[in-house]
Amino acid sequence: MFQIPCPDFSLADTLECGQTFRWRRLPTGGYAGWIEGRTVKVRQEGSALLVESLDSSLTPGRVARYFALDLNLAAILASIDVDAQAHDAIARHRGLRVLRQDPWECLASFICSSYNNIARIQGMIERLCRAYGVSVGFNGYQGYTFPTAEVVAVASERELRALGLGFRAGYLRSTARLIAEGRFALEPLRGVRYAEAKAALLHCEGVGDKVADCVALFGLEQYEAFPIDLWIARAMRYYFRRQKMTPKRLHDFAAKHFGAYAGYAQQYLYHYVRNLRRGTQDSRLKTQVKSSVLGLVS
DNA sequence: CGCCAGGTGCTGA
DNA sequence: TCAGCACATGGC
Repeated sequence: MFQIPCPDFSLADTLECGQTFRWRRLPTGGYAGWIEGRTVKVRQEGSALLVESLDSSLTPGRVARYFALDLNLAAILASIDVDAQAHDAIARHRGLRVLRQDPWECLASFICSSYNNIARIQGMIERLCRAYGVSVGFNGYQGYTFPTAEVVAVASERELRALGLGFRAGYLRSTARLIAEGRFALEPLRGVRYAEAKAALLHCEGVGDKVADCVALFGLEQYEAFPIDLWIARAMRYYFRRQKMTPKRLHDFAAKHFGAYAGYAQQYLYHYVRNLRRGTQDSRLKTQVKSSVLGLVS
């Protein structure tokens, strides 16, 4: 057990904003999950992060890196605090940080995310880990590591479908083989320009615009990436009340409007609009707030 | 019990 | 370039 300083940080917003699928909230208020393949429990006490792991190789430095605590969040948020909606999102979820996740786990997870809901994505990934990962026990918590691309690559599509992956089974298998056979490498994409990283990701089957941006942002430190899903498209109606906007035009706008950390803006907006429904008790007010933000009220 | 979900690939204009 | 469509599934 050790603790590290975490100024300007919200563990709950960071782990529950939909960027990661393998953390579970504990009755104690903390979370159990994984960092760089090590199982771990974390809990926030003010501006300190309490970390519990049996694996001594999980150093404070690795944990701080995973949670991106080295980045100057105040500066990032100042750069994207450029309109009223972004301002509200930041005010509501301040401390949310974009994690530095393992790019392969990120890629596989978001291939599974297409045309799907978060609850089921979590279940699918859990079954994938149970079937192909390595069992690890720790202090009353037991789980399975995320399987390597090499292991997933040798699974049959039928076996993957049996885990409930549906039509994504073929995509995942195809992409796993690409990596396992050395025809595609993720790690080098961390150091190249955003456009180049995205173009490379698009060669994977099951990876389109949205998934490529998620992997670039959550796994490759490409903070310009701006994943556009259904919820963000709704949020963007705030800027374009009635115009028809293609995803390409939304991307161009986001890049110009939010700048180098557009990905942070995306994540704050995504978390913000999704939580508007549970934000207030009064359902009438709730509907008003939601409609207003989504640009549905004339 | 219908509706919906962090979309993608394919086809045809 | 872009609209239209099929694709599997289970949580809510």
